[in-house]
Amino acid sequence: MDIPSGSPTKKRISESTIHRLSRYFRTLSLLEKENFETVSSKELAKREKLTPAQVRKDLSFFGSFGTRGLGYPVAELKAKVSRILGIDRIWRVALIGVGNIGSAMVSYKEFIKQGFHIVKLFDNDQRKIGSNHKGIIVSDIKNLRTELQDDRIEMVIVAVPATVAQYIVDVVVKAEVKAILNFAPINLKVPPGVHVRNENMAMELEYLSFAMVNHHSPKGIGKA
Amino acid sequence: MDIPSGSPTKKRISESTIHRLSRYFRTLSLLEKENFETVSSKELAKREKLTPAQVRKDLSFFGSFGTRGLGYPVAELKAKVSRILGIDRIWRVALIGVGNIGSAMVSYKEFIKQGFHIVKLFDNDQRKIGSNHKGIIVSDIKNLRTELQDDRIEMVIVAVPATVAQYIVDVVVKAEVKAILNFAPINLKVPPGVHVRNENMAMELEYLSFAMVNHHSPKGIGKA
DNA sequence: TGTTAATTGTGAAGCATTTCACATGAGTAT
DNA sequence: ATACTCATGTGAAATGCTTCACAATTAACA
Ligand SMILES: NC(=O)c1ccc[n+]([C@@H]2O[C@H](COP(=O)([O-])OP(=O)(O)OC[C@H]3O[C@@H](n4cnc5c(N)ncnc54)[C@H](O)[C@@H]3O)[C@@H](O)[C@H]2O)c1
Ligand SMILES: NC(=O)c1ccc[n+]([C@@H]2O[C@H](COP(=O)([O-])OP(=O)(O)OC[C@H]3O[C@@H](n4cnc5c(N)ncnc54)[C@H](O)[C@@H]3O)[C@@H](O)[C@H]2O)c1
Repeated sequence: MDIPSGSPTKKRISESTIHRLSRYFRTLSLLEKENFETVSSKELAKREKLTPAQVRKDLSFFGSFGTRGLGYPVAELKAKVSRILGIDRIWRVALIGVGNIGSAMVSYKEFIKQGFHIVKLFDNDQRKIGSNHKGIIVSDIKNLRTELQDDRIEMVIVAVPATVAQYIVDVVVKAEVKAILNFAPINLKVPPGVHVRNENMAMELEYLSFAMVNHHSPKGIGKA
Repeated sequence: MDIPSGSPTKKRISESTIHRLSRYFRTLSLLEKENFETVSSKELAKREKLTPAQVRKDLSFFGSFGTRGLGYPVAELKAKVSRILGIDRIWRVALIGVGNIGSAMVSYKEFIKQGFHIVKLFDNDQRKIGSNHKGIIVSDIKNLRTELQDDRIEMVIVAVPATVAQYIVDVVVKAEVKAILNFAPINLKVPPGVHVRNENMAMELEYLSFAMVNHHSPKGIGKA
């Protein structure tokens, strides 16, 4: 009935499962707004273009959240998923490189709703240092290490040119930050225990390009 | 020796393989700059943190590009990979929604180097329509369908608010565009044959969050 | 309170992807 | 020419992920 909380399920959870949990979370938020009390794996699957079995299996890695014959309680499941993802808390995030991408990220209000609080900005451009972006003063990159530590930053977003990204990340690692979202198109080297996710838009365009030249069309589309 | 071009290899190529091809391409460009003539699967694997077998298997789906005992000719392989990905040509791209993210994308010079030419911008904001972004005049969204067709646009980048993204995409689909890079955090509905890739930064932050709370650390990292 | 309808949770089966391991072939040196 | 080395290309094994199928369980209702 209860999951022994002392020894959390030590199965290896796949990257795909985690990504799907993110999607369930988004859909559950929507369902909540639409005043659904419960939702079945079937409905959830339909909205996410998955199979009901996939939904149930994903959730089952973390516990039994549903009621047979009824489905899952929306609000409760949403809370559980947010707990699993670790977004039931506030994360202190710093953004490094207040350029095109960096500015876009700071302006984005959805992150804060999900608990990602960008509380520091860094740049090396004298014209940017000291300026105010959405209420945050841009710090000098020179003080990166000390300020990351003093402000207990837990995650950083790296939006600097590729040429300096590794150098910046080395400092970030020294400041004991363990999570990095990287926009620079390079393979960052970090010690074990430091998590890196890459956001690579060129790669997605290339995927589209591949799909097009292979006209991967699931069923004939071409006109006669 | 030659691949029968009449019946292209009809194996299903996995998404991961395509993404790795993108990475090989980037690394091969680098190797070319470093004046490497040839590269072994071992070296390529080392740079990408993969196994040599993985590299060879990926490439083998498309042909035999290497020389036993020697490795792969860098320049030639790069050309082959770019051919496979379909980036040995120019893609005409339109960007819809010249806001924070949209502006960042237009300013990014690397896309053009890879053959992705952003040649049209659309917005519905009167202050933006008619303005000049990197040499491109922002068009009125009202003319989306006709201008996409008249300008023979092949891909679009959707960077509008989530609330209007589906509506915009419906028009894009009517204009016979078959590839969409979407930044709005929603599940777009498109007919078969239209390719959609989602760029979802919140999802990557959530992945980092999950990794942190599960301190997935491969080997003990914590201090004593 | 018993019967029916619905939907979960989960082993096992079915696929897909990755890794292994080695025969094969190309280049090199003698 | 012949032997030797090196690294590819690829079936086969191993691993991982998704789907199936059904027993178990609950809600609803007669
Ligand atoms: N703009 C895009 O659409 C896009 C797309 C894909 C990838 N990227 C990648 O994202 C990164 C940022 O791109 P961008 O377009 O925002 O570039 P940008 O030049 O607009 O911004 C980079 C910022 O980093 C700052 N910077 C440079 N060196 C620094 C240093 N040593 N320390 C601290 N700050 C420093 C610059 O002052 C600038 O503000 C790049 O690596 C780029 O390749 C950008
Ligand atoms: N900024 C970020 O860091 C970020 C991060 C993740 C996701 N996103 C997503 O990317 C999208 C764009 O975000 P943004 O921050 O650039 O928003 P933004 O508000 O800065 O830009 C949106 C642009 O779309 C235009 N627009 C609105 N309605 C339109 C319509 N009907 N037709 C044409 N244009 C229209 C607006 O005028 C504006 O220029 C959103 O869906 C957002 O959720 C943004």
